[in-house]
Amino acid sequence: MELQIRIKMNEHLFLRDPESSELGRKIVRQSILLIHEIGFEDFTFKKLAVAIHTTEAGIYRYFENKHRLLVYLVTWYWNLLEYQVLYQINNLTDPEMKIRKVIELLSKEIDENIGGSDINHKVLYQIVIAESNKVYQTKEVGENNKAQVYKPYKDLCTLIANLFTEYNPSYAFPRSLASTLVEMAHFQYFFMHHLPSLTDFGKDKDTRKLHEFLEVLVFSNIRNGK
Amino acid sequence: MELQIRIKMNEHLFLRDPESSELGRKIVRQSILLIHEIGFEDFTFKKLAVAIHTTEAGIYRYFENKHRLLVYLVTWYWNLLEYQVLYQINNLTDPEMKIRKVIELLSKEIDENIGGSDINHKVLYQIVIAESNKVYQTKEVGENNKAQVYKPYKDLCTLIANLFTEYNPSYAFPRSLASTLVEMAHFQYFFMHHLPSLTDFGKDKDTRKLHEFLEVLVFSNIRNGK
DNA sequence: TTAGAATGATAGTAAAGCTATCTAATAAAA
DNA sequence: TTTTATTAGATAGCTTTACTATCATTCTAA
Repeated sequence: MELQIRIKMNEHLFLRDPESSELGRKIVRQSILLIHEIGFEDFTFKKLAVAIHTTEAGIYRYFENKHRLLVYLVTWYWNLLEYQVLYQINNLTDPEMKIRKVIELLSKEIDENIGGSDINHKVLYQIVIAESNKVYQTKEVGENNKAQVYKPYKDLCTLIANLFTEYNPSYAFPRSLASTLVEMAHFQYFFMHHLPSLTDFGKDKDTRKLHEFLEVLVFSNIRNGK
Repeated sequence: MELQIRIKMNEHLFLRDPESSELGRKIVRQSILLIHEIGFEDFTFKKLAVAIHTTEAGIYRYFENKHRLLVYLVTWYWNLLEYQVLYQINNLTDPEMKIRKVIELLSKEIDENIGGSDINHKVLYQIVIAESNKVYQTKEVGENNKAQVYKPYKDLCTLIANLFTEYNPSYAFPRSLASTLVEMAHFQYFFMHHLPSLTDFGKDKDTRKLHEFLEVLVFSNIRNGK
C-alpha cells in the first residue's frame, strides 16, 4: 500500500501553493539542498533560480521572500513530525513508552518514504537543526504568531506536554519542559558537532549518549512531581 | 571605590579596538540600542552611521561586518557574566547555593554599574535573548571556533558544569546540562513573551516561575546521580 | 477553440554591503 | 616647534541582494 499524506500548509506561508505545480515542488526540493549547502545567510533566490533553471521572478511568485520559504520548510518538518508522533504512539498505552518514542523521533531525521513527497528528510533535518530558530527569532514573531504560522510547532509541544501530564499530573512545568526537550534535541546535536565542549558527547559524537541525556533530562524532572 | 573592570576582547572580533576611541565606544553603545529597536536583520551600518553622525566607512574601520559586531556584543555579555558569577560565588561554600546564584544571574540583566563602561546592560540582555544564537548558528561556526571566538561562552559553561560536578560527582552530563541551562534561561524568557503557549508562565509572565522552572530542571537532574 | 493560468524572458530600481581615496584634524615624537 | 603618524570625515563608486513590473509564450481545462 502506498500511503500518501497530504500536509495542509498555512496559506500565509506562501503566495502560491508550491505543492500545486512542478516549479513549486522544484523550489522546495532544491532550496533544501541549497540552504544546507551554503547556509541560510548566503542563500538567495537568485542562486536558487540558477540551480533550478528558472528566474528570480519565478520564485517570487511562490514565496514572498527567503525567510518565508525557510518558515515553510521548517513548518513542513513540524507537521510531519507531529504526524509521526501521533502515528507511532497510537498503539502504545504506557505513557513512559510514549515519551521514549517521542524522544527517539526527535533525535533523528524522518524516514525518507514517509510524507508522500520526494523531499529529502535527511537534509531537511539538518536545516531544522542549523536554522530553525531563525524562524521565530525575528522582529515579526508577533505578526507571524497571529497568522498561526507557529501553530504546528506549538501543537507538537502541546502534544508532548500532555504526555508529561499523563505520566505525572502533578508536574508543574509540562509545557516548558516540552519546549526544552524539543529545542535541546536539536541544540545538543548542533553543539556535539560544532561546539563539542558544550556537551558530554563531543569526543565520540555518539547519538545514543545524546539520546540518553534527553531521557534523563525529561524523566528526572517528571518523576519528581515538582 | 570605583571599580573598573577591563574586559579583554578577542582580537578576531574587531579590526580596530572599539574601546580605544570615542567613535568606537559610540559604535558599540549605539548599536546595542539600534539592534534592539529594529532587530538584527534590519540593522545596517548605514543606519548606525546616521544615528551616530558618522559614515558607513567609519564603522567598517572597526568591524568587518554587522555579524562580527553582534558577536562582539554577545561575547562582551558572556565575559561580564562569567566575571559576575565568579565574583558572586566566591564567598559561597555550599555548591547548591552557588548553583542557585548562577541561575539567578542568568535570569536577569547585569547591574548597570558593573563593568566600568556605560553600556546599557538592560538592553544588551534583551539582545542576548533575541539574537545571541545567530552568533554561532552560521556557516562560519568552525572558523570562529578555531579563532577562539566562543571561548567566553564555553568558559562560562565549563564553570557551571564544574559546579554540577562539585554538587554531584556521579552526574553524567554536566556540560550538556550547563548549556541547556544557559540556553533555556534565555529561550524560556523569549517564549514567555512571544510564544507564551510554549511555557507554563505565559499568562502572568512571572519571572519567578521561570526561575523556579530552571531550578527544578537543574536540581532534578543532578540530584538523581544519573 | 478559446479564455485563463503558469512560466519565461527581460528590465529596472532601491537598498545593502562593501572598498578606495583624499583631505582635515589632532596628537605623539623628534 | 616642527614633523610625522594616526584617526576621522567626506565623497565616490561598485557589486550583490531584494524585489517589482511588463509582455510574450506555452500549456491546460472549460
